[in-house]
Amino acid sequence: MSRYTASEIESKWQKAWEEAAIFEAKPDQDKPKYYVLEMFPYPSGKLHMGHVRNYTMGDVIARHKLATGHNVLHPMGFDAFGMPAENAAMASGGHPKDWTYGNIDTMVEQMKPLGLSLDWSRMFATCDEDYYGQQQALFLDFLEKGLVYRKNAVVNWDPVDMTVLANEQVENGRGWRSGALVERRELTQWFFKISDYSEELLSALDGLENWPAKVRLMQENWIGKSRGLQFGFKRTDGGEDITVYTTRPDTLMGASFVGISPDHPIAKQLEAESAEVAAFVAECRKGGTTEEAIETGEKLGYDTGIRVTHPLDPNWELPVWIANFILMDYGTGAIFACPAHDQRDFEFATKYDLPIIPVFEDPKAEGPLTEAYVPTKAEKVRYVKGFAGSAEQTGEEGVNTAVDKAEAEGWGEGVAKFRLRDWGLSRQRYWGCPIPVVHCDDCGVVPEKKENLPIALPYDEDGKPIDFSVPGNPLDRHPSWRDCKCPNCGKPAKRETDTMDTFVDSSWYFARFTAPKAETPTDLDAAKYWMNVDQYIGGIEHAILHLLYSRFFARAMEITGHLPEKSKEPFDALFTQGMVTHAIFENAERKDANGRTIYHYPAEVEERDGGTFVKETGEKVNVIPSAKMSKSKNNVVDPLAIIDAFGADTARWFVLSDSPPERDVEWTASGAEAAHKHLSRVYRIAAEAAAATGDGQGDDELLRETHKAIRDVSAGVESFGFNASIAKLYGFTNTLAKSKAGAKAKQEAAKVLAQLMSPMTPHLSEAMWDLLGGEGLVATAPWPVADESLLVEASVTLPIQINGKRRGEITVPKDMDKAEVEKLALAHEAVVKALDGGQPKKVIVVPGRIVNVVA
RNA sequence: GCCCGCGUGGUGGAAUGGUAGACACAGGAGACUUAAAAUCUCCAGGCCUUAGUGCCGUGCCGGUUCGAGUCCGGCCGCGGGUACCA
Repeated sequence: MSRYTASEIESKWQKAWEEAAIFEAKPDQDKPKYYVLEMFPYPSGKLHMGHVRNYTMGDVIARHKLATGHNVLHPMGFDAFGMPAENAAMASGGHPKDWTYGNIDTMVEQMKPLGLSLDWSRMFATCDEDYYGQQQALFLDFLEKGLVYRKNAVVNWDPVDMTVLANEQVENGRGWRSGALVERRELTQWFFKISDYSEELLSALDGLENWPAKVRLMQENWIGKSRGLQFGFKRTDGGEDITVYTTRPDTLMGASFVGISPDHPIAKQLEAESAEVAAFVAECRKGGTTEEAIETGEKLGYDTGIRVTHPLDPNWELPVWIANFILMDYGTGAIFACPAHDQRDFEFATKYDLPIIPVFEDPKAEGPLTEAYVPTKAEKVRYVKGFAGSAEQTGEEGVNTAVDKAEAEGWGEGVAKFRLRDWGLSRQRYWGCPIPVVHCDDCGVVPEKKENLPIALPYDEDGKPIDFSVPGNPLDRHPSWRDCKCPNCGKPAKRETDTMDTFVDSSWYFARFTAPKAETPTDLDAAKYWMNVDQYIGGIEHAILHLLYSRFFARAMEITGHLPEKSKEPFDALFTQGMVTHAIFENAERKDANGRTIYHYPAEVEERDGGTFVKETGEKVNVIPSAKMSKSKNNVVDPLAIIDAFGADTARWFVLSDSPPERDVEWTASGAEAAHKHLSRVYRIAAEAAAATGDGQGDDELLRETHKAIRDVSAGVESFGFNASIAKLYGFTNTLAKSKAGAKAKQEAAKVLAQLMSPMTPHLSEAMWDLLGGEGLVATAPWPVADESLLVEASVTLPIQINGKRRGEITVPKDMDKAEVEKLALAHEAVVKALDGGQPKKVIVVPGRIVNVVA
């Protein structure tokens, strides 16, 4: 009998699929279309287990849909712009383009053996001139519709390297290469007007029923709609009013001071006038630009000397402070602080000795405040300085009362604000899509003409490869690329040297897949046929930015005529898989030459003497469990080793089994071998069934078990319960192995087993199908349907509980009525004993489930 | 800091508010074999000098319920996001 040899089977059937071209997607009006998409990878050059898990899940869906009669689009590409390529060029020479395309070749080579049902003919990379040229065309169309504009924004600035840093390049407030303290600096940059769509992006979330609730909630919080009061504080020096926005106007009588952002116009004016203010503002601008850095950094304040009057009491003066934790981007960049009811204001007031005036009290509590009292808006509190007398109100009611009063008296108005800021897309980098505009001394900022697209990245500089060892953006110092003619007046002009955020690249690739070679960004007919993405699969780490930006882009593309109306929400269903995690191994004894932590690969370390050590040097290693697999942390497991040893089906089976798809999975090497053993066993069982002859017993029972397996495995596949499907397949395999049924019955059951396994282990299933005389390819054979009449059970076993604890069980006919079941239960030995002749207080009978006797 | 998620045996995990630990990994015992590998069968949450089907048990504390891993409140721990990583 032939043995299971994965390498032979897998190459044989991959070739068969390719020859039959069954995964090439062509529009077909006679079949329902199904577009399944996994988030495309960054071409790091190394396929890791997270990729394998992600693509295998998508492949299970795609293959199941193919078998259930759908016309499936299942494409793959690469999110190929971005900093790692430039970092690599800086670290070890070479060119980002060569590095990236080399990695893409490597990754395609690593992916092909997995046997994914991908339409490779549609593959592209976002760094293809063809792709980013179309992206430039989109940019120009957006510009024309007013969806793009320029304004100032802050970036992380490294004063030693004289370059902009990404947040990840800022470590503890210092530049990762230079070690210099990072500053916030303002540059003029391009922005997408995503904030115009705040309300729509928020309300449309309700329609995304097949998205995880947690992703919708995360986006809702991110968009951050709030209702509040906007009003002006009058300056005692006669200057222009300071407009503030507050979500808690009910605390206005507890106001202690007015705070403005260091980037507020008043602060900027003072900065120009006073060296002291300039020094303070400069201090505020030290540190990174991330929300986290600003929130967790030390709270700093500076009393400007400006005084304002309280809107409800002209004799009440409040000081105006510049505070480093106030963001210019949110609200009006100015607040009033009520330290009694805001923890941050409380700390600030305590530090700078400002008054703390309670507005309301906890109806249940007493004593002076030692920290801010911050009840939720739904909680009832007793107002002592509110707007509705001393009534007990919820915060919500208090806010409404305050807004009503302000509007009635005409000194303020209720407004809605959003946390969502416009999307800054400018990056001061080389390896990205050039922003297709020209700066002309006479005409200003001029869009490139579409016929001049693509504005391609220059590969050389004066005939030599671009030098990435010099700090700064190579495009900035590339005269022959930078110098151009104004598309408007024809005079000498200069190109924009900023490139686009890589999130732009990934915000429309799903649309490009529907017509990857079109000479416009999309082909509307193809988009109408294939869109929307029926099932999108990717990591939860993309829950906010990528998915929100794509939703915005789909709307912008609809407005500019590149997508149909129905594609405003481009992803009908979303599934967020968990991450594949793995322990990190940190060298505990030394750092690298730049003082940074050294991370070791799993293969480089060993466990001994109760510790973990580097094999070669014997250095001690700190083990940090369950961290996201990340290239920079060197905790990436190589799936190719498993494929080499056991074959792709084993790797696929293994990543789907055990862990539920939405949960993180900690990678451990053990288990892959066991998966392989199981697949070998399945192959052997199929081979035995194929060779079997004669009659047996229990054909009907095997048939019933087969149909149960069809029902349960199908349900698992349809609901992303792949681990549940696999558990059922184990069970069904055991049943088949032990069955005494006749040859014909066993062969039919084994064929069903091959079909049910085919989305997960497609090669093995083809081999089994072939062995058992199945017609054609199992990949295209119609998916089996469970016969309901075979699934009905005649009797059911009910547990009997006494006071909620299991004390026995009874087996009764499935349809026995409740009274009859109760009678039987009360006659049960354990119940009789427990009642000891008395009457039960209560008997609960849940048909088909349980009986609980309360004694 | 803020937002989101997760926490069940030695391990991965199962369980529409209804028998906690399905299915598997690692482990143990046995069968087959000259032997090994492979394969097959069985055992397996913890506790106890009472081995009962007894008590305890789903991160911790409390609540709702006839009944809570599941729902609610409060903690603790871990992970993700935090707008220039992708």
